[in-house]
Amino acid sequence: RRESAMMMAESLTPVSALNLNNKEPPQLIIGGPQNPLTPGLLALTENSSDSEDKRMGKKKQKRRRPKEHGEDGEDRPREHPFIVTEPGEAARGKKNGLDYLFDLYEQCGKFLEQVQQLAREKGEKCPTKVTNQVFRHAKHTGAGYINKPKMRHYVHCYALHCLDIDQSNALRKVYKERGENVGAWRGACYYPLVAMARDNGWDIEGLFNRNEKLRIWYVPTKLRQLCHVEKVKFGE
Amino acid sequence: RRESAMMMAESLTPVSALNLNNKEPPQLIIGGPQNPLTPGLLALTENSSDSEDKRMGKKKQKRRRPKEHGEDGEDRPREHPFIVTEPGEAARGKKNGLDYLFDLYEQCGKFLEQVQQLAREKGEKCPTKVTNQVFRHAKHTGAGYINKPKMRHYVHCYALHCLDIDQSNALRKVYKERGENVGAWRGACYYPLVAMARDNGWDIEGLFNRNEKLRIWYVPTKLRQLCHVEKVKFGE
DNA sequence: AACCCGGGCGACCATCGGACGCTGGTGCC
DNA sequence: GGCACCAGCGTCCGATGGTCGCCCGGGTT
Repeated sequence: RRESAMMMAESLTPVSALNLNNKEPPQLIIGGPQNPLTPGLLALTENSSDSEDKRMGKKKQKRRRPKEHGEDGEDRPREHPFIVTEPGEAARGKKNGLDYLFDLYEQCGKFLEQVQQLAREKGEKCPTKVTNQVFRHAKHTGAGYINKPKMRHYVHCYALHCLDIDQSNALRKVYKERGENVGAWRGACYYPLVAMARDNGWDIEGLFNRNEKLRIWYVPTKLRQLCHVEKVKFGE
Repeated sequence: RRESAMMMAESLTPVSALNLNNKEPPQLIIGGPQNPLTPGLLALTENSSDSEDKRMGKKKQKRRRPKEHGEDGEDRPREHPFIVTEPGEAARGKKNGLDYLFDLYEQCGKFLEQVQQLAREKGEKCPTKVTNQVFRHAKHTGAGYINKPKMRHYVHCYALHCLDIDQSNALRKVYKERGENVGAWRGACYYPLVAMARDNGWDIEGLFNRNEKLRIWYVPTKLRQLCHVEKVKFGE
């Protein structure tokens, strides 16, 4: 029975590491923690910053120089943070909504097409994905509000939006009503995707590539890893 | 009329820059120089080492440290140079034949498959091309005679072998009989490929990707550039 | 034995994909 | 106004794709 893929997500074993800033109601969060986590998955946590220097050969990054203020050129004020909004809903206050977030991905697609066109004209290597070059092009073309870390951060959210708009919309609605922050919503987006991957023989790469809009985005490491642990846990 | 693609190659405007160590008989070399070269193409020459620091932002490489001899581990003697051989012909003397060269490409394909299998089992990113990782794997698995610069150097020769075995064989035969060195044969391999690209709407990338064996190899920069100048010169 | 041609491949480089964690905007009290 | 939260994104990093040119093997004289 396949009425709501969201339902299916519940049959997955979620990983609490995903539940950043662990708020309480574990039962009700879609795809939220219900089982004890797979130990190996702790290392999966992106941005965890928890235990001491995690993996061998991965030293901590250096402290950044504090941005000598007023140095020279016109430093853009940072974008307003995202909040969880329902489809069509405008964000209140100094916030951006999720429709805007997804539109950024569409814009990147347009920028990629421009870069591809230019590459073809000049007989250069033609990128099939959104690469550094595309982000650079976007910035130089005036879309200074687009940047790599941000876009990469929410790729899987956009993936859900592309692959199952109904489920994506429903998830937004639930998280908005519950007053969850963006981080929580973002974390929840993983589970429906893992369920979809399972229904596709655990081939997320293929899931991405088969979708017109998604094809141009790299599969996020964490999503691939999540699919892998689920697959190992339950066999194919 | 399409009897011998080699014939078609003659209608292309060849680039003398390709004709490394310019020997004489321009008329008879398949795809050899007949017209004055396109000026812009001089910059195309791979390994040209001619004029002063060519492009901005591309500084000359540093001099290599002279390999402190007898440092430690078992330095492999370098492979015997390739000579132009006909299909099935064994190389005489301390040389390797072209059948062996092409076999190296097949071996790399096998190594790629092993790397892909391992990646899939570990849930890691799965390469579709012969990457550094594949060369590393080959080396560690005992195929120390495989290395990146060599394989990349002859990719287009292997491409011709894959895409038109008859023409490839014929070219080998001609160059062997004429006593040409490997460099000359290698240079000549470009032209039939450019002709094929033309017949495919100048899409070499697609030409590579459509072929089972070739798909895993990056299109060499020089080949892409050659196709580009030809296309611009004669319009699509 | 001496020479020199030519090509194998070690090593270099710009740039890439990827990620961390500081900074400061923002809403709440 | 002050504070605490949290997420935007500047910046770093190991590894990649790509190539140059040094060094020396090898045939010739």
